[in-house]
Amino acid sequence: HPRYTSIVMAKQAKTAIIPTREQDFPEWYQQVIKEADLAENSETRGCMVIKPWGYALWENIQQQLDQYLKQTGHQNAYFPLLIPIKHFEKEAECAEGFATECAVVTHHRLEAKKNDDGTTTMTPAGKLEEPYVIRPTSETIIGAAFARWTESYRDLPLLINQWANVMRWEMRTRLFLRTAEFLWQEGHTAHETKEQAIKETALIHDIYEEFVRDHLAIPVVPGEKSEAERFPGAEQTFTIEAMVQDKKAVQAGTSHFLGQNFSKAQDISFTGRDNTIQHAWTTSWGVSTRLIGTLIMAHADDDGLIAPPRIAPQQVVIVPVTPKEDTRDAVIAACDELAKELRQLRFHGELLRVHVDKRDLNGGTKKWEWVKKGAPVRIEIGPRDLDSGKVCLQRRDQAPTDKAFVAKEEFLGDVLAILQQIQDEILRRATVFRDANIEDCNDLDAFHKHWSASEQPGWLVTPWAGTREEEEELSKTHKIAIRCLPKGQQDGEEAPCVLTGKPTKARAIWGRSY
RNA sequence: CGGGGAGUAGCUCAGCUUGGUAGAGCGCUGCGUUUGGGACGCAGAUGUCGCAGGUUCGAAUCCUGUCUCCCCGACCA
Repeated sequence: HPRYTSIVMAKQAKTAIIPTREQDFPEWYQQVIKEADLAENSETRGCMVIKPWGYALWENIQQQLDQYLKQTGHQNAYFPLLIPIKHFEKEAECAEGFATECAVVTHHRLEAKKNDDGTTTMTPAGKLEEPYVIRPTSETIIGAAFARWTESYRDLPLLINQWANVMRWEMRTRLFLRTAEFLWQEGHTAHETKEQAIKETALIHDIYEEFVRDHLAIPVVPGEKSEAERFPGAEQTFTIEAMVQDKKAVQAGTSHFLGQNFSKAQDISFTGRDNTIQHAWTTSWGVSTRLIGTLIMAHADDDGLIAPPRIAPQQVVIVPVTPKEDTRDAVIAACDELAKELRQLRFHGELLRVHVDKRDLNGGTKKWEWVKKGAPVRIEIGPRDLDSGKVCLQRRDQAPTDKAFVAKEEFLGDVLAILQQIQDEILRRATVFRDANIEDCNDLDAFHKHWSASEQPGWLVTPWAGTREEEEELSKTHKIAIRCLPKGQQDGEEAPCVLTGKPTKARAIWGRSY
């Protein structure tokens, strides 16, 4: 990046990503995505092309989270992309929440017109009697199906998940973090009792927290959203909030208790045990490709992405070093042999993902590509190693210059432990960072002062008993929001609310967000 | 919708004020030297200068119209 080159030169610093996080965080984020070859902007406004290395991250997230959902009794299903507009008229609150960002399909045909200059103009034709909305979320159409499927309490619970794309016509987009079209899973469940639905919401909230922590190595703060930040139509929204390296918050997943609001609007009713007609209690919950954006912002450094081993597209990348033609075949054979042995090992139950990079490129070029892509373990094997029986081991949680020559057999014995060490280490770093940037605040002056700091401020935990209006006023003033009312901190010691002074046992976490 | 900016090679952009054969860097292809910290030399390929009109002997350059994109706001459950 020409703007930053001179700065870097002056400092004698050499980083793979220019600018660095410190110089320009948003630009750094975009460069990491580009250099790691994760995704690019497409010609379709606000939409991205997810490239193989980025899509593999999503596939691994998908596959691993899917296990959690299936093991807790959920089943996958698929519903249409296009939703009849009448569904949006039934459930006013949720529909209004999304109304301003809905893409609408109004025609079902194109008419070709030949122009004089030989070109063709396509015009929409065949206007639909009733337009379709491209799903911004599927509550309405899944609710309609639930209404058909639910007759007796014996039909409940319905525990449905779908992996799908949705579209929200956002004003401003950012790769992975907010795109007009994105991939996600959306769970929708219906239950006989309120207690069961609340339990489901909490179960998913816990699964999200555990999954993101143990698989993506991102420590989150779980909690409940305040009224102002709640999903429209929900009675309660639970969230996991991640802190990324510029100390902003990312809402990484949400689980909603919808009460009977949706079931009443859509008539999801059943005959109960007491032979009366009742409305079901419903939930919905989701995580999206935003997790990948969160992952980048949480873990990547000035040399590019650091992929947590559990979801890394390739966990071990082997780079043959072939300076001489006469040893080339032997070196490549040794690399293939090592890859073959590694691929028989299992990391968290999955066969190891191992790649041998045989491209005819400069060794340094290849090495730095894999650094930027964040492959957890890099192995170099050259002619010298053939004789010594060693391999050159490099880890993405260590400096790119760090290397260790270890016996091949030793490496084969240690590789699973090394991958787990890397997984643990990046979680540890992210946890230290998060905890260093959350502080308690009981004083209103200090609270105001905190948000006007020149450096991006971290999060504040305050006693809170304010109203929705009071929260929104504070939010507007400082461009902040209550990220959540953190779990396990809502029934603590009584303290005066930071704004109103009213005694409260509840705490709120405040921060700036993406 | 308000304010600002930009459309020229795959990418980033110069050239436009003052009209005269279409340019650079990176990337790409080939050959050679290289390869364990991001290589180098030589040779080569690549364009409807967003689109449509106009002025002119001649337009990337001047004029008019039009489309698109980007940035700052508003928006983002």
